[in-house]
Amino acid sequence: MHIQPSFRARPGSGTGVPELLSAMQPAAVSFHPADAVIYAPGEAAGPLYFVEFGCVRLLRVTADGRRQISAFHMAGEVFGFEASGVHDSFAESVEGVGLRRLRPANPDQAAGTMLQLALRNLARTEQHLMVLGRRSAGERLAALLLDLADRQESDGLVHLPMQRLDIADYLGLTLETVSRVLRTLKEQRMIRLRSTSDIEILDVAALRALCD
Amino acid sequence: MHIQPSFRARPGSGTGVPELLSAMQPAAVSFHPADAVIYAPGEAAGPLYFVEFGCVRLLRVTADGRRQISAFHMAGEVFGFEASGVHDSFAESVEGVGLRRLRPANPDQAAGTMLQLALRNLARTEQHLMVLGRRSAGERLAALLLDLADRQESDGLVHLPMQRLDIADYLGLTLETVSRVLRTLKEQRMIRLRSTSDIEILDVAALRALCD
DNA sequence: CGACCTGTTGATTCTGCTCAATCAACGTGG
DNA sequence: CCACGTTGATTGAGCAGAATCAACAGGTCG
Repeated sequence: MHIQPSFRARPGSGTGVPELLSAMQPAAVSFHPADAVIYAPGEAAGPLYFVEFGCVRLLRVTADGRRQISAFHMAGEVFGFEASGVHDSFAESVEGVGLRRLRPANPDQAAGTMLQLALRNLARTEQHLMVLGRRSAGERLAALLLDLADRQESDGLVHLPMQRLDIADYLGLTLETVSRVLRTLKEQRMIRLRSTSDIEILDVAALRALCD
Repeated sequence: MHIQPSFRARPGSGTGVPELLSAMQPAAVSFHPADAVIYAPGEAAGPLYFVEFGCVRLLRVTADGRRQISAFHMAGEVFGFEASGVHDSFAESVEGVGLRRLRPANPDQAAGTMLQLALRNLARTEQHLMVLGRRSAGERLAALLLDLADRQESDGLVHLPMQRLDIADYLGLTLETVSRVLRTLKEQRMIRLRSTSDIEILDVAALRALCD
């Protein structure tokens, strides 16, 4: 894993990402091994982060230890937005991850692209609210698998970079339930488990029917 | 209810709202009676909306009719952000509501303030993810009551502009559960129900302990 | 090999949902 | 003024889905 000097166009990440970066003084790629803390609540916010490769999780923890992952960010995406000057969440690497800090030279000039990126994250988060508030366990897993399939341009093969506990904490479930639901989806011939972290989607229509 | 020519400073709405408005060509106040649709999914997005008075709900509905309210917006707040050019949610009035359309003359110039407002909504939504994903029914109600108490500057008296079904669809519960939990909080002497829509907070510390 | 970590599976419990009845507040019309 | 219908809120009984507690399997690494 080493520094990649150019920005790669990423599938499924929408438009406008490459061009925005030139205006935002991207720093060199920094590497973070798995489960490293990139920032923590209370730390000063400011620079954004562009994911060069790997996967990052954003999460909050309650006083009694319950975790909620608000988002995973994959290659080509940008995170680190905060309304106040201080981070509210943890950002941690899921697997080894390469990041570029973005430090806009002229904040006013970059505000337009930052707004676009922030709105994309807002839309994703609002969508996730529906999943957590109104979806059954099976529907939640289906939504995650389709979302990942969409963000990777895999034809029918989805890679899960995160492990079961992270999936559970993202979907508001327990890891046991995640495991059981995956088995159920498998028994219904909707998916096939190549390995614990590689899932083959056998029936996209059926999965899509589960989440609308 | 009639047009109010000046912008009122609102408690709990944070900073920067009044000054932003002058840069955004606010239109005259339009009035919407209760349960009116302000915009619907599929409609072209563009202008933002400033809430002059009243309360608005943002919501999505699944194919089989399950509702999830992603946010309530009260006087002094701004909503209507969309990543694409098209709305994903319904915006509806909860009670009679007065709105001003904001149509930035120069989008680049307004991007900075729009970014601030969007980030505020993003932070709120991420916070709500934790509530829906990891909180019990009692904790969810406590969080809502404290949030409303904070946004109104009521000392101990919270007004609920929305009815039980809306509360339930915001918190990912059923209206029966909302009713039952309110009774439990009442029996525990944490709140008192002046009427169905006016709640007196008797023990802030206890409520706060429920949500951290 | 054995310790450890992750994931799977099973048995049981419990929180919140579903279905349903009741109640209070309100408006309308006889 | 009162009978009636409507709407929102409350309460109860039974149920279901997911959590909890617990055991076990497979892989990896020392």
